[in-house]
Amino acid sequence: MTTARVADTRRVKSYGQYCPIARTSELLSERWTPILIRNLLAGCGTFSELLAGAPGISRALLAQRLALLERSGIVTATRVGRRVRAYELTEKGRELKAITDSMGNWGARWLELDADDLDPRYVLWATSRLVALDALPAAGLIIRFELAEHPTTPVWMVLRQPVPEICSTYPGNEDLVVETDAETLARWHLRHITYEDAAAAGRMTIEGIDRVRQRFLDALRPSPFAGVGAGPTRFSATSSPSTRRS
Amino acid sequence: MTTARVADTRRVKSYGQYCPIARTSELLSERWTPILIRNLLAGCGTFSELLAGAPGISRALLAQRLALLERSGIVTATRVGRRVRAYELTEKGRELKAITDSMGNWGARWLELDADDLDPRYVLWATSRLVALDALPAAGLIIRFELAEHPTTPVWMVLRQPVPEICSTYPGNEDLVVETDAETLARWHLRHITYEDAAAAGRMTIEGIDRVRQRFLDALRPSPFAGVGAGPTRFSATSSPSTRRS
DNA sequence: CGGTATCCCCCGCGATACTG
DNA sequence: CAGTATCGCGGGGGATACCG
Repeated sequence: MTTARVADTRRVKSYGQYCPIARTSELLSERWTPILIRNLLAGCGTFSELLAGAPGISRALLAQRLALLERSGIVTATRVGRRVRAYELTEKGRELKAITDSMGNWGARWLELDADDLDPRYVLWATSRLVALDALPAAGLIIRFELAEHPTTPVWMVLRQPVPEICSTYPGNEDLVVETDAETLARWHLRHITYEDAAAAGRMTIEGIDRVRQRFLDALRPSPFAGVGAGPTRFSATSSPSTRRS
Repeated sequence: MTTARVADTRRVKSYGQYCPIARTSELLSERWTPILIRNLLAGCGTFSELLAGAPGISRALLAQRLALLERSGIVTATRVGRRVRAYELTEKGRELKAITDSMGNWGARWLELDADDLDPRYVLWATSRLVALDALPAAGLIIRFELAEHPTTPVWMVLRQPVPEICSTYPGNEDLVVETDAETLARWHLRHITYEDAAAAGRMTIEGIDRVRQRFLDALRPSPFAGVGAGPTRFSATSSPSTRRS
């Protein structure tokens, strides 16, 4: 009774195999779960952060997955005062890092980068997450991104403690303007290319005060799996975003 | 044209994320794929072997998965003469072992053994796969298994080169008769319990010539993930199979 | 902000039958 | 044996609206 728990005690269809690989894969095979684990390991702690780091997931499904992870003892949800929650991995959850690490290394070594994998929303989010905020000016940094994928709709990245954010409305004075495309950003993170090569190829420009730009470039760390595979230095697309002028 | 490839160029719904963890998880999230990878790593080489090692998968789906793995460069299918195929992992496929290993270790360390995970078909198959065939008498061994789950239908295990097999029809002279249940076998493989403890608890009996039984016990290796977690030595079920007499 | 509640579509996959 | 072909359903999950 008492607002009967309708659904949600559902478990993914079991393989019926006691093998630890089989049982673990049941957990990690659920859609979005590996993404959420990765983001929790990367320090995401609130519902909103997890939502932003998994573009395309619905609120309903995110809540459902978090409930499952909590029931599984992988995550703890702490109610701070009233309503505000923070999610944190348990030891059981943190030890999943060995799995995501091996998956990342294998993927970086063996998988090609497909056009389907370049959702600009995620690329921008990942970019913001790769910035060492404490290596920036104390006031933070506001950067306008203009991606070739969306020529008409710029996006702003607000790099400020405690958590960077992406927004589509002008948030205030811009320190830098970056013009590029999703593939270039991704390959930059993965260290398939350097900023200099991308700039020389006309695939990325960063406008702003030289010192500020340098500060940003210095603060942007590579992806944890950068340099694992010998990624191609050639681009797959043919058009250059630099042919477009804003 | 030419018997148009109807379906099958389907790719699992992408996350749209260039992150290597995300891309790898797309591959390994497909149902049965981790199971097949595990069995290929364990030396399964033919369609039939893979079918037997994944009880519940349909022929159609197995063929589809193998085609996908072949297209992905994880497996090579060699046509020997006409029609007979053998599957083998490529280097790309073999390197997936780091992932399945970490999954197995985590699962053994952190997951409870659920009743849903004790499909007798898989437990028996796994048992046969854990036997070092070259540690047996040259003629091999035939063992009848009587599991508490199926009191009326015995199953025979034919332990013989090149590949052990499970069959439900009398295959010839039995060397041993094992009476137990699926959970006991699973926990035995995982080294949650010893044979002696299981026997003392009345959960497992092996009838036959002493020397032959000892030969079998010596040839049965533990699961690769045995002893990782401190699994419980207590059983979950309450009834003992030894109360039943054949 | 941090979730629920509902609806409904789609397709993954299990079942079954057929083939060379 | 080693697959193909076809059908039908179940439910996972995306979309949308609502709530405290």
